[in-house]
Amino acid sequence: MPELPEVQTILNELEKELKDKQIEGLDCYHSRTLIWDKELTATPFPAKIIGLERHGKFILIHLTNENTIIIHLGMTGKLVRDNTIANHPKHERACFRLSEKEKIHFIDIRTFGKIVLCPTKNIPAYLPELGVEPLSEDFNLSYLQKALKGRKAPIKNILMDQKIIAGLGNIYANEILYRAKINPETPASSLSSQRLSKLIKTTKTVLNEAIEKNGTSISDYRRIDDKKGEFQNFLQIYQKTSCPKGHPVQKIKQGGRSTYFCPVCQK
DNA sequence: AAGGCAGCCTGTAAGC
DNA sequence: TGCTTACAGGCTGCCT
Repeated sequence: MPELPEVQTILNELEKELKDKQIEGLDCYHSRTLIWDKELTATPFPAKIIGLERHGKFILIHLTNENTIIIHLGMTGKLVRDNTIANHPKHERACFRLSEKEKIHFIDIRTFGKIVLCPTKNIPAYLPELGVEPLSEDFNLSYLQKALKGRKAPIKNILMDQKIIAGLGNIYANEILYRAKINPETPASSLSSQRLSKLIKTTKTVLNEAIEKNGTSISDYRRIDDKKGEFQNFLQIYQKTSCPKGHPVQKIKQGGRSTYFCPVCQK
């Protein structure tokens, strides 16, 4: 499940892979995967890549002709370089053709992923309202206090709300709350400033560690060379039956998602 | 406004 | 053995 560290890993690798290369074309094999902006009357390809950025879990690839490719990997989407796997892999939904017959396949079992082609100026029409980037300096105590004011929802739900913090998903929300020793059911606005500061610090630590380990490969997430990340080996609570201190882990549902927590360590 | 939840989608695994 | 059911969750849209 690609969350911020996985998307950042892919972005870093795409940057290396696509630098100075030209995209010759995009083939699409699944009607709901590709969204083509109405103002885009002709194909934007061939085009060179002038820059990449990440907004939350969205990848933006800016092209020379003032067009942009927006990619969201959904649940099971991955971008994989051609020379590592078969020519038409199973569940291939689209394929970027590069110069010198190189390819980058977009493979997505559950088809929640999307690729948007649009003029750069139209990007906002395709991005939902996104909150602060958790690794930026803007993610600080005063921001979080303001954002949580009057919010009675459980802190776990708030961490996963992209309008408040952009990029966290279920796995990292679980890990962050365990390491910050906060019970996921705690009403968000009831947390003291000391605990919020701890939460912010822990969020940054966990995300940076996960990026360093190239993300978490629990099921489908893979790097651009189709290899796994390593952070799944460092998870302390997600899908565990006992916590690192040996206490039994509780599994509950919050917002339709699985929450794992330790009632002893997390108060 | 905030919050809860169904629905989308397919592979895997458990249950009968 | 083979069928049915539950589960995994990012996001949208609907309802209260």
